[in-house]
Amino acid sequence: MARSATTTDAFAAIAEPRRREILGTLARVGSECDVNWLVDELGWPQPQVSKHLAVLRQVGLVSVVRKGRQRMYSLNASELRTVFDWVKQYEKFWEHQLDRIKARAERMQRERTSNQPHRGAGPSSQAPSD
Amino acid sequence: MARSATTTDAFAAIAEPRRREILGTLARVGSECDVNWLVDELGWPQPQVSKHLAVLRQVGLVSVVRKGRQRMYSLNASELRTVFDWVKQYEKFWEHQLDRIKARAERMQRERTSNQPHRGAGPSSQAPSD
DNA sequence: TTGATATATTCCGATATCAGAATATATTGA
DNA sequence: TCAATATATTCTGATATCGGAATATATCAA
Repeated sequence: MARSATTTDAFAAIAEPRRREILGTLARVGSECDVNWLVDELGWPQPQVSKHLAVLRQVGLVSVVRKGRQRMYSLNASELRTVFDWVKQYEKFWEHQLDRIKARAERMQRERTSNQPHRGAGPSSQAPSD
Repeated sequence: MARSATTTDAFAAIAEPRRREILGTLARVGSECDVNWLVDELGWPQPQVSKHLAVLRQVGLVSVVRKGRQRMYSLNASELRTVFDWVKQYEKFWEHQLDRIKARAERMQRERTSNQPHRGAGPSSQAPSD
C-alpha cells in the first residue's frame, strides 16, 4: 500500500494548492464556468485544469453539466462540510490560548509527582473524534 | 516536479487519515503523551507512529518536549487555523442551500440569452480566496 | 463530410509517499 | 561499562502523484 489516493477524500483533494485555487475561483465567480474560461483565468495549461477538475469531480467538490461542447463546472461546497466539521472540533484548542496554557501549566504542576502525567489524565471533556 | 510534500502544509499533513487520528487522540487526552502510550492507544507499529509524528511536528501541528528518554508530544491546534479559515469561507455556500439554488436558477433564467453566462456574471460578493 | 473548437485522456519521467523490517541513537539504571 | 528502554532513522518495494506533451473524443458549423 502506498499513499491514499487524492480522490479518496475532500481532505486528500484539497491538499493540492492548485485545486484549492480552482475552488476559490469557482466560488468567486459564483456561477458555472466552462473549462476554457478557467484556463484563461488561471493561466495554466488546459490538460492540467481538466485533470484537477477531474479529481474535484470524483470527490464531489464540483459538479459538471454538459452544455453543447462545453462542460460547465460549478462549486459543490457541501462536500467541504466534512472538513469544516472536523477542523471545527479543534477551534476550542486555539481559542483562549492563554487560558489553556495556564490550565495546562497547572495540570502539570498537579501531576508533577505522577511519573506519567497522561496516564492519570484520562480523556478530557473536549474530545474531537478523528 | 511531483506532488508537494506532506510537510509543506497543514493541508497536506492532514490529508493522511492516520495523522488525523493522532491529532484526535492527542486532543482527546488533552495532555502530553509519550510515543509508547500512543503506540498502545493506536495499536500501530512504533516506527509508524514516530514517522507520522515527525510529519506533524515539521508542520507544527504537534509540539515535542524531551523528558528523560521519553518525548512528550502535545497538540498544537493553532496550526489548524489556516485550514479552518480557509474552509470557513465556504460555509456560506452550503448554508441556505435551497435559497442559493433558487438564486442560481433565477440568475440563469436572466442570463439565458447570453451565450456564456459566467462571463457576464463577474465575481460575486462572496469571494473566498484560494 | 470536413474542419474547427472544447475538453478529456494517455503516456512519460521525476518524485514523494506509505508500510514494514531492520537498525541506529539516546538515556537510564545496575 | 553493560543491558534495557524509548524513540528515531534508514532502507526497500509498491504505488500514486504531478506536470508536460501528445493525442483522443465529442460537438458544432459550413
